[in-house]
Amino acid sequence: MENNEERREKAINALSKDPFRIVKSNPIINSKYEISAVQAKIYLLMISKLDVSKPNFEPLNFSVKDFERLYGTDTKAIYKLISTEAVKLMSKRISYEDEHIRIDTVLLASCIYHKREGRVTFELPRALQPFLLQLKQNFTTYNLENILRLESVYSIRFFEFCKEYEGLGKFSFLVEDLKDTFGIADRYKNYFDFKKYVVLQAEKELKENCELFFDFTEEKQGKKVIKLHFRIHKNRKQKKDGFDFDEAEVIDSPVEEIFGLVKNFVSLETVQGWFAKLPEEQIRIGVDYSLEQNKAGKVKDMGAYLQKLVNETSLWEKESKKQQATKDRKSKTDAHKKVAQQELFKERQAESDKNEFLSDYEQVIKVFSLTKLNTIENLSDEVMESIRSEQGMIMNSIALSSYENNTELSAKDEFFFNYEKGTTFYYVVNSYIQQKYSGEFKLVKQPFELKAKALKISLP
DNA sequence: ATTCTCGGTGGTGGACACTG
DNA sequence: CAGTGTCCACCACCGAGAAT
Repeated sequence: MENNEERREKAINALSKDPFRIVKSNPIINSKYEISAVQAKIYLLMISKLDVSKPNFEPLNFSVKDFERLYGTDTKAIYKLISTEAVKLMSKRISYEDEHIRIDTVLLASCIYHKREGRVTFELPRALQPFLLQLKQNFTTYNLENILRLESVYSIRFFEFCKEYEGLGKFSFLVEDLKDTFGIADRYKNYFDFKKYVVLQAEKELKENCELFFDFTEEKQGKKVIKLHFRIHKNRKQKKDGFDFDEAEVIDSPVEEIFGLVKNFVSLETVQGWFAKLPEEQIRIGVDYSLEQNKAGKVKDMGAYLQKLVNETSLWEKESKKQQATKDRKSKTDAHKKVAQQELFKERQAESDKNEFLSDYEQVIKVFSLTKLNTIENLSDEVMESIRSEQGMIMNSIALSSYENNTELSAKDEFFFNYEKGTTFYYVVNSYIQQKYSGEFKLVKQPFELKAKALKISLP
């Protein structure tokens, strides 16, 4: 007979491990900590590898390659990056307080570096366990992909807020509280700086990269901005499925976009004319420059000025030469990053497919078991008796020991109450049903076996 | 008078090139 | 290949003027 422990393990894994998914309790999202974007990404990669079904943290093993793929730089740099950033993470304090509890801990408990193996083992502090494992309520999940291309750590945190309050569609913060939560209470004494580098920056990055983004309004007390009200929006640019980085994601056509900027000065036909004969980049540079000059009050006839500047090749050449060197360097690393991320996601996608398949299979098993259970006359007596009679089976005794007698329920309801808890009892009962109706179960299992073979996994 | 806005500036750290 | 220098972008801050 198949090993029950193994079977339980696999089933739980199938249900709980989505390789892209970050699961965080809301208190940890709202708690105070200050961290850099690189550190946040390393940390979130760690969290995405957690098996959230386990009651305790287990050491998290990473190959340096995991990070290499993520960052797209060479191995040497990654070694240095991980060791320095992990050390910093170990000194980063995180604190949370509500009416019941106050917790102070660090983000990372230990980092063991296996020399010449290209392997790192991380351990998270125990105090964080209740916030990251076996979460039943008050938690937020999101896809790692959303935050990978965010440059600012505040963007990552804003995205988490958007996810947390997605259901409400909005959220608010006192400016001081927000700064406090980000661990920057003593910085940005100038409100506009905070707005510029924290809020507006995050607004921009989320809009460009995430499935959710926000806009916000300011609430003033006198002249002072004291509170910010955020509204959450679903992004039209959101990716459909998977992680196709190459797919073009254009909201407006370039013609519409440029026309939107200059519609007060020239006609749509004029803009279309530009696009027919000039490179897009030249048009953009000319328009940007003209708008700047106009804003500075240096232009008398904006229509004529636009025509002149957009058609001005030298302006474009000058500007593009200036930008080229920077662009080249940036695109080189960006391309490298992109390829690396694609690889990582492909790999994780395969892993996700497997888990989805196992999860489907688990669902079918449950339906099969429930259908059969409902046909058994004296359910409780028959099944419980059989579980009890299997002397020496560890799983059976665990199942029985966790069985809760509830005097308010009928025997049958009590049975289903314990079954639905999804603990060991659930797996033992399923196993009983599968044996009792082994002929039928074989037929149910058959179609899955083929696909399991293709995915190179064995069915529980 | 207070607070916001915005251009300007210095510090910092990463990427890259150069050198021994 | 490690160490050093240079460049550049970004961040945080500052101060003058605008707005209220």
